[in-house]
Amino acid sequence: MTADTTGSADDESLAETFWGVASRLRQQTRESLAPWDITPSQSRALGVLGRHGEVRPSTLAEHLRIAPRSATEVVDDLQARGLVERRPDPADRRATLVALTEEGNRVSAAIRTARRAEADRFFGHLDDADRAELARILRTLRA
Amino acid sequence: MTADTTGSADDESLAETFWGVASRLRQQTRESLAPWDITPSQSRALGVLGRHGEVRPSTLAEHLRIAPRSATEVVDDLQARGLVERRPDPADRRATLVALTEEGNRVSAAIRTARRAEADRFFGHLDDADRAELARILRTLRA
DNA sequence: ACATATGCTGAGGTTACCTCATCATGAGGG
DNA sequence: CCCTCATGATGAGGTAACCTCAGCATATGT
Repeated sequence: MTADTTGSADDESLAETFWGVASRLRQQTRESLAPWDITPSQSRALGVLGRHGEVRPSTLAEHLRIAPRSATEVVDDLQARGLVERRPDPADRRATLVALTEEGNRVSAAIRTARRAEADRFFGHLDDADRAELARILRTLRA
Repeated sequence: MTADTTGSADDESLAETFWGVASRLRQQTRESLAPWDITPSQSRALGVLGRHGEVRPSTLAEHLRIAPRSATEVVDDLQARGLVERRPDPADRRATLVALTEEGNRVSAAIRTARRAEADRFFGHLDDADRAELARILRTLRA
C-alpha cells in the first residue's frame, strides 16, 4: 500500500524490489567488512590485488572501473593502513607497481573468506534451482 | 577469465552479477533523469511528495530512509530549483510542511512517466515468465 | 630531437550522506 | 504557572567515493 498501486506499474515495482535487495546486500557487505575497519572500495581494491598480483594504479583503476586518479587515492589509503606497498616499475620509470604486503595478503584472504560466507548466507535462502534461475536472468539483464 | 574463475565461488559470482545489473540500472536511471537536471536523490524526494502530498521534512526523511538533517538538504535543493515550497505547519509552529509547486508537480509527473518507460525498457528484455520469476526470487531475498 | 602520448599525483570540486549543537516550540507534571 | 523534557528544523562541520583539470616525468614514434 505504500507506492506501487499505480495500476500496471509492475516493472517499477520490480525495480523497487531490486533496489530493496541491493540495499540489504550492501548492508550485509558493510557488516561483514566491519572487523577489518576497511571500506567497501578498499576491499574491492584488495580483491583485485589478490587476484592479479602487483599492478599499476591505472590497471587497478580499470578493474575497479574508476578514474586513474581515484585509484591513486585508494592506494594511498591502503598504503596508510600498511596493506599495500608501492614500488617502481622496472619496465617504465614513470610507473608504479602496487602490491599487497604480507599483512595485506592475510587481510585480503580473510576478507575473501568472509565475503564468501556472507554470500552463502545471503543467497543460501534460495534453493539450487532458484539460484540458477536468478543467475541466468541477471546475466540476461546485464547483457 | 577476468575474475570469477576461482573454482567453487558460484555465490560470489552471483553477487558480482547482481552488482553488474545494479550498475547498469543505476546508469540508465541517471540517463533518464538527465533531461530535468535532477539528481537521483532529488527525484526520490519528488516521488515521495507526489505520492504523499505535503509532508514534514522529518516524515520525508523516514520515507527516504535518511537522517532528518539530510532531508532538510534535499528540500533546500528542490526549493532552490522551484520545485517545492515550504510553509508553516498550522498544527505545530516548530514544524514545516513541504509541498510540490505547480512546476514541481509537472516535473514529478514527467519523471514518473520517464521512469516507467525506462523500467519497461530495462526489464522488457525478459519475457513474462522470467519477470515473474525474478520478482518472486527477489522478494524472497528481501525478506 | 622533438612532438606527442602516457603514468601518476596535487589541487580542488561534487553528491549524498552523517553527527552534534542550537534554538524554538510543544506537552506533561507538580 | 513554571519547569523539565521531548521534538522539529537547521547551522556547522565531517566523511566516503568519486570526479576533472594541471603539471611533471618519462616514454615512443617519426
